[in-house]
Amino acid sequence: MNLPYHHGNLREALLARAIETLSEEGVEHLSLRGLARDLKVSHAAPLRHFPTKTDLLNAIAVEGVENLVAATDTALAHSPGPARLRAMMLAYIDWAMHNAELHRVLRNPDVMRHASDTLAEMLTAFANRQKAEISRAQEQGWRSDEDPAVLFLHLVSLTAGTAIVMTEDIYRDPVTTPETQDKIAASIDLFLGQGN
Amino acid sequence: MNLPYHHGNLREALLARAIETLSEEGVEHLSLRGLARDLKVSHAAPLRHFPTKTDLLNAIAVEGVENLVAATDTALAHSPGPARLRAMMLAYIDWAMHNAELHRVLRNPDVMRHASDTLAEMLTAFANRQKAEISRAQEQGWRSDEDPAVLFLHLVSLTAGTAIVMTEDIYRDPVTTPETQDKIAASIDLFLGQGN
DNA sequence: TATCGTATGTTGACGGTGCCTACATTCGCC
DNA sequence: GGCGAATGTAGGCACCGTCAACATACGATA
Repeated sequence: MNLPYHHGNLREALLARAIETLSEEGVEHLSLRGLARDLKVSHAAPLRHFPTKTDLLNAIAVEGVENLVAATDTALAHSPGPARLRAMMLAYIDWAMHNAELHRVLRNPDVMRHASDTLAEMLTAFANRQKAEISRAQEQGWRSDEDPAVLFLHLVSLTAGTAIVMTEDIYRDPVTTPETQDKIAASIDLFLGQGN
Repeated sequence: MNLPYHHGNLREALLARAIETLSEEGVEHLSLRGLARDLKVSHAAPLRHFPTKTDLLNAIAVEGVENLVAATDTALAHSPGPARLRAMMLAYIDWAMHNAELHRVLRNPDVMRHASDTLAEMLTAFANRQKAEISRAQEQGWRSDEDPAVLFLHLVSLTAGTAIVMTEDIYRDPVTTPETQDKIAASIDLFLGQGN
């Protein structure tokens, strides 16, 4: 049983294996040659699909955002009016905590420096969605006298910040208690539960 | 004019040049051999002072935290009672925006994975300081019925989150307006200006 | 069905990296 | 003044990303 000259769907296999490796060893130990080795393919084969390591990370980022958007979708689909903002924020945090390495790739400076148009568009679409939910909530009386731009900055900072605090070691509280999820929800409610 | 065999204070020179390079080109383009080249020293000389690249990043992180603590000190020194929390949070954000690459090094997973005791102690000391300020504010009536742990999580998430949102490209708002500083302060006040 | 351009994969090379070992020089202390 | 420890050098190893030259397979077109 010798391998065929052509892999068949090397691009997808690379992406899948890359995401796998990512969550096992982190982005620092991700290498094109290592992936090639894993997939029993020559060391330069990946370059046919991702001319540059940054291109691979970019494609991973696209999958990550798709994933995040999907999580947001289902969270919003099951949430009635007043709870939508909370559901959206908790969905982000939950996704980021379960996909910490993907979230890290999104924040990788090199990725955004050479971001594809697709990725950039997905990100602004996601931001617009958050803004839409904010204005919807404001129309229903929540913090209706507040500057929407300030609310947007606050919401993004708080969600991303909470996700990062929960996944990056520097912020890890030495006295971590078991009821972390409750604390997260309570923290979010400090923002959501008032000002209407 | 031939160079002396011994550099004299290579360790300090390495740290200084590393931090310089860091803010110019980012952590991805920082290399021990590159530093050695810059300082006209053999490629393996840096290893005498930092046996591993991670050790160098660790030392940089220590300098970064010292820097951050100093910024917090002066901010708190000039702030009367009620404004202390605000001053502390804005000092963090301001420092992080002016030292984005240092802030990134702090968040580097490898750095914390092999953090020196010194670094770990500095970080918990800093966290304890934030907690002390929170309880001081609570004693003076601010959100006095709230769980201190929740307030701490919220404060850290919001400050770190805002700093990251302002410095990482993924979060960069396509419709950025000039009055960013005002928005930051207003966002912080959404947390601080209520609940007492 | 034969052909030919293109997509995909292979091989080998180049310069870069972190890190190791063996050796050289200088410093500081007895 | 001498000697051990601290510091620097030289060379090499294995890995990395990337490039160029070459090989094979696929798919459309004649």
